[in-house]
Amino acid sequence: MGTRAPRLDDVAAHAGVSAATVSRFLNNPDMVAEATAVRIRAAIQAVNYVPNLNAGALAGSRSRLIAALVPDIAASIFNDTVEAMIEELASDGSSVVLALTGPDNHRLHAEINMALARRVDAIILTGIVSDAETRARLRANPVTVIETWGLPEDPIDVAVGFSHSAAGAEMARFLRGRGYRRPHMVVPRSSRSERRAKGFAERWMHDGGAEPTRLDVNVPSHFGQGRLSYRALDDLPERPDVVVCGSDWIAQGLIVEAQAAGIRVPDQLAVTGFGNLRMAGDMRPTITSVDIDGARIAREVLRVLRARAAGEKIETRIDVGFRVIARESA
Amino acid sequence: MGTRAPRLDDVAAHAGVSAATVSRFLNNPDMVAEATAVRIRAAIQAVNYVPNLNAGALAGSRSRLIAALVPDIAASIFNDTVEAMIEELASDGSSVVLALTGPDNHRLHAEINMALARRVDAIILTGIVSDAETRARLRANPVTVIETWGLPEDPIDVAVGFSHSAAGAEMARFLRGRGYRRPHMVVPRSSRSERRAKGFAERWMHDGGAEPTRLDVNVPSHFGQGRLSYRALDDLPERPDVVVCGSDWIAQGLIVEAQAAGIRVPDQLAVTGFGNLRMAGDMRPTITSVDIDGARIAREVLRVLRARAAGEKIETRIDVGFRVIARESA
DNA sequence: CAGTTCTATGCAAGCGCTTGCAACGCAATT
DNA sequence: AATTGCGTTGCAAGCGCTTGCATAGAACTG
Repeated sequence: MGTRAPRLDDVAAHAGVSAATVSRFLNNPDMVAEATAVRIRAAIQAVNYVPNLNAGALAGSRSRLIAALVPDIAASIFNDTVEAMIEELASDGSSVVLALTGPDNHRLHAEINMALARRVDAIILTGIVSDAETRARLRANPVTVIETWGLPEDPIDVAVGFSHSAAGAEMARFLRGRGYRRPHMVVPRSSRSERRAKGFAERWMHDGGAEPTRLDVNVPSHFGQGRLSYRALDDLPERPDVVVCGSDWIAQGLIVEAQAAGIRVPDQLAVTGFGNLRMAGDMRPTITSVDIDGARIAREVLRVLRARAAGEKIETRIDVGFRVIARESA
Repeated sequence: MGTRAPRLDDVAAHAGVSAATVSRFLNNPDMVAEATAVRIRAAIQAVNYVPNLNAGALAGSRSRLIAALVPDIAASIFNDTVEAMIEELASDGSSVVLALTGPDNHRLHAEINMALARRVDAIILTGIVSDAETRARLRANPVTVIETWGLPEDPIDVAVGFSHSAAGAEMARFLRGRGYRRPHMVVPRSSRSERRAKGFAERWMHDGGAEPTRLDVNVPSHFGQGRLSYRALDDLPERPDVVVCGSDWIAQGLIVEAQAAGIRVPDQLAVTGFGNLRMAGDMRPTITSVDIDGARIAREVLRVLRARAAGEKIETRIDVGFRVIARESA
C-alpha cells in the first residue's frame, strides 16, 4: 500500500531477465522465447504489475490513444458508430478520448489541440465539418486523421463514409418509384443534411418532378422538431404527400403529431427518416429510413489504423455505402 | 516539417528563461512574473509549441485524464450526464477516456485495468454496479473513484447520485395522490431499476395499496420494449390503470402501442417514465417522468475532483436528488 | 542598515518505459 | 573446423516534462 507501484524492473528482476525483455514481451510477444514468456507471465502476476502507458507513450512512438471528436452524444445520430468504434479500438488495445465539439463546432480547435498534446495515434472526426484553416493545420501534422460519415472530395487524410448526395438521390428514386409526387423536406442545418437534400432535389427534378419544398431546422435534430415540422406543413401552398426528414427522430415526432391530428400515416401522409435508429423499426408505423452501417465504419477505421501502423499504403476514400430500408411509413 | 516538434526547451530558449519556468507558467501561471509570462506567451506562439501531456503525466502526478466507464452510449439514459461531465471536465483542462463495459459489465475489469495503466486522475462509474471483488480492488488503489447516479450505502470512494428507492417511493406517492389504484411496473433488469421498483412497491403497499404487478425487461431498455410491454398487459389478471416504466423510452413505446390499439392515454391508461429525456416533454401526450439533473452531477464530480487535488476533505455521499415532473401522461 | 522574509527563477535528478545496437549461443552451411 | 545466420537477450541512451532544493535579489522589519 504505502510502497510504490511495481515497475517493469520489478517484473524483470522477479523473472530473472532484463526490463527490455519484459517490454518486448508486452509489446511484441513473439520476440521472446516461450520459456522466458512463461516466467515473465508469472512475474507479472506475482508482483501485480500494471504497466504505465504514459511512460510507454513518451518513450515509444505510440500512445494507444485515439481521439474521437463528435458534436455531441446526448442525442446524436452518430452514437452507434462511435460506440462501435470504441469497442473495436478497445479490442485492439487502444482507448478513445471522446471530445465534444458542440453543435457549432466551437470547441473544435481546442479539442484538436488536446488531441495533439496527448500525442494520440489518430484523430477521428465524426459529423464534423472543419474549415479550411483547420484542415490545413491537420494536414501539416503527421497525425492520422480519419473523417467518418462523410466522403469529401479531398479528405484531410483518410475518409470512411458514404456519399450523402447519393443517399439523397436514392431516396428520391425510391419515393418516385412508390408513386409519391409532392415531397417536402425537413433539413437539419448541417452540411451533410444539406448535401442529401441537394442530392434529393436534383434527382427528383431530373426525373421530372417539381422542385421539392423544404423547411430548415436546427441541429442537433430531435423529436420535438418533428412535431413542429408537422405543424409547419400548414404554411405550405400545397399539401405534400411525403415528408423526407433529415433524421429518424424528426420523422418519429412528425408521425406522432400527424396521428394526434387524426392523419393516417402513410395513407394520408408518408414519412421517411434517416439513420435507421433501432426505434425506426419499432415505431407504429415502422419508419422507412436509410441505414448506415456504423459497425462497418468502425471496422474500416481500425483497418486503416492498422495499415498505417504497418506502414502500408491505403486508399484515402473508403465508401461504406448506405441502404434505403423500406418500411411502413412510406 | 521534417524537423522535430518544438519542446519546452525551445520555448525556454526563445523566451530567455529556463524550461522550469515555462513549465511553471503552463501549470501555475501565477508563479511567474508578468513580464516573464509575456515573453513566454510570445515564445510559445513563435515556435508553435504544443505540450506533450504524456511526458507531463510521467513526470508529474497528474495525467489530466479521467476515465468514464458506462455500459453503452448508443441508447443510454446516462448520455446527458456523460455529456455534461465531458464538457465540465474539458473546461477544467482534463479529457475523458470513454470506456464501454457492455450491458452485463463484462468488460469492466479490462477497462479498469486500462484506466489504471493510463494513470488516470479518476475513474467515474456511471450506471455500473461492481462486484465486491472489483470494489475491493479499486479501494486498494489510490485512484479517485466516483460512482454516479447511484448512492450506495458504502461507496468505493465517493458517490454522487440519488436514492433510487426514494425516487420509486416518491412516484408511488405521486400516483396515489392522483387517484390511481392499480399500478403495473415495467422494470429493466438492472439493480438500480430494481431498487426503484422496490421503493415504489413498499411505499405503495405502506399506503394501503395492493402489491403492484410487474414485468421485467432486458437492458438496455428501448422503445420496442414499450410496445411489447403494452401487449403483455393482456396477460395480467386485472387491467392496470397506470404503467410505471423504468425509462422514458419504454414509456414512449408503450404509449405509441396503446394509441395504435385505440386506447387513450392517460384517460384509459396512464403511463410514467424515468429519466426525463428531452423527448418526454415533446411526446403526445407529454410524459410524466423523473428528472435527474445530469449537469448538476457533472458539477459535483468536478467539485470533488478539485477538492481531492487540493487535498481537502470531502463528503463521500453527495445526494443530488430527483424531481417528479408531472405532465399529461399520468 | 543589517537581518529577515518573499518572490521569481534556475539546476538537475528523476518519472517508467522503448528501442537501436551489440553480443551471445547454437544450428545450419560451406 | 570455420563461417554464417538467426533467434534471444542485455545495455544504455534517451523520450519531454515536473518539482524539490538552492539561489539571488527585492521588499520588508525593527
